[in-house]
Amino acid sequence: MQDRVASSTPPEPHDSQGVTLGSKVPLFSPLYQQIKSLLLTGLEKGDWRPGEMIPSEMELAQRFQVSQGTVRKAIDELSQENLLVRKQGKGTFVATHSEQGVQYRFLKLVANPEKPQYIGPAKRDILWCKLSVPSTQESSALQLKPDAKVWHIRRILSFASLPTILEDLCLPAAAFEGLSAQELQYHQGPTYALFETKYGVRMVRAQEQIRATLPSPEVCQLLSIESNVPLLSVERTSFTYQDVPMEIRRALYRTDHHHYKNELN
Amino acid sequence: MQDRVASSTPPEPHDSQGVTLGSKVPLFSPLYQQIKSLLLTGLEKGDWRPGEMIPSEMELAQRFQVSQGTVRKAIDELSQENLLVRKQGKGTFVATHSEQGVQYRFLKLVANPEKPQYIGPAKRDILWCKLSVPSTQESSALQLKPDAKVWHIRRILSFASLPTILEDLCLPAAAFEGLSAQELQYHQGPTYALFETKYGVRMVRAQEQIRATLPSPEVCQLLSIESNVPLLSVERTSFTYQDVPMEIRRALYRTDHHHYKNELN
DNA sequence: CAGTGGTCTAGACCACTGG
DNA sequence: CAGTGGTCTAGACCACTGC
Repeated sequence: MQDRVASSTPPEPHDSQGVTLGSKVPLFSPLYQQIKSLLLTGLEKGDWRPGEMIPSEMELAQRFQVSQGTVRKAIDELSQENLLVRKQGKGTFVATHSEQGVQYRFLKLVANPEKPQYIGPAKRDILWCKLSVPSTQESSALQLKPDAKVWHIRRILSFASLPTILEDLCLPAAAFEGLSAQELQYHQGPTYALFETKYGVRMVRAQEQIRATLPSPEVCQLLSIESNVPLLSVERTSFTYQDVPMEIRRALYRTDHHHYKNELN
Repeated sequence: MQDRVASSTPPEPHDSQGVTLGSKVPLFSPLYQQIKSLLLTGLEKGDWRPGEMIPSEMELAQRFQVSQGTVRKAIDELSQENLLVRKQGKGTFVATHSEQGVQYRFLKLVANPEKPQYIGPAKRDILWCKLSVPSTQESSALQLKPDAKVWHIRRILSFASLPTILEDLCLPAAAFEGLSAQELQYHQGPTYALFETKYGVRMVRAQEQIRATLPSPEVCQLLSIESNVPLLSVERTSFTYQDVPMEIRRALYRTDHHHYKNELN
């Protein structure tokens, strides 16, 4: 079998006879990986929008001239990475931050079992939303060009009318042209869903660094807490396709009525 | 195809003609799921010990009278759940907490980037290790019989000679007969590896609840910190096979030189 | 009913490991 | 070299969805 796939960044075809002389990097990639990156490219280009159905396995198999099983394996991996969602009998759909089973996919804060106050209907309060010059740390974390600007957004999330999260977002201005406090305040659903629909930015994965801190006087006032209430500091970097960082989010969580829940495997 | 698998808890065979009258529970399970639970049973019974190689896919296929692909899919899931580890050209092995790529599979605390002090060689100090009566909370979390006892263990972990973690373990005494502070102090490798080799208890997954707290006077002394140093409170429940809880671990982490690192997908 | 994803098979060949 | 897991195929049939 040849390289049946007209890949834009063509990996070595399946039947590579690449010399194996101490080269550590594999000179070939399996067919299903090639299919996977074609699908990824399509997702990135927006061939199929979040929530839409992608072509059936059979059709993709014909289009790429491979067997259904090979397409299947590619889709398997993509759906395991939460980029696609399979629905038996219906089709395979582009994952989205809206209308997804969990309301907030990246928010691991849940109410303590004692008081089962549902975390769902969070109240948002946008404190500011302004264009500014990134700090050097922000600039490097977001891999910005020297003169690029960023949005700085501060907001408070309240659960059961209790101010619980103070969040500072930092977004590359180039990708979020025309953002406003209005929009951030009044849009429906998760903020990541707004990013998808309005700005075409889909956050695919994220990583968080968690520490314990005490609030500054300013934070005390904003969250209506005493200065001796310890808070969870959660610094998140979110990534789009190709592992491009597109958001920094520094948050402080109250953990007297909630906790950060994590599953380990 | 019939139920080819002499399953101990036999699910409906593949070609179930079960009436589909509003029953929500699926009356059949795929063949590969049956294979998977057979393998799980074998792992639980100790047919293959941690680190050992299980039979090859071909042999299992013959043994269970299914195709290699079906065995493969079962093994795929088990290795994705970190119960098995595939090694191309060598075989498939029972996962273990020793000699696994990561030294501490469940410990998400890593050194801050500023000071790249490697977290590897942790010093352990066992403060106590005693048999006692569980609290009602512990008893219910570990699903203990009314009169069952537990081990209570307290220890301090130091990284780069800095006391960083104060940990209280709670283990069901029945499963860890003959445990001692000596053993906990002087064994090689992760404590979870000791549990595997000496007591045949393999922790398969865990969940953690994380909060921010301030140290009690006692904790201040134990960790040599001031009372205004906020700590991460990490409450972990670890599970063996069949989702049986086998450990409660309440820990306090210093987060001035380290942080809890989490990946979100 | 047609169309989708989900399971299963049998067989071929490839890549990696170790003796 | 033989033995292992990894990839790929072509075809069959099943289960679920919605018209």
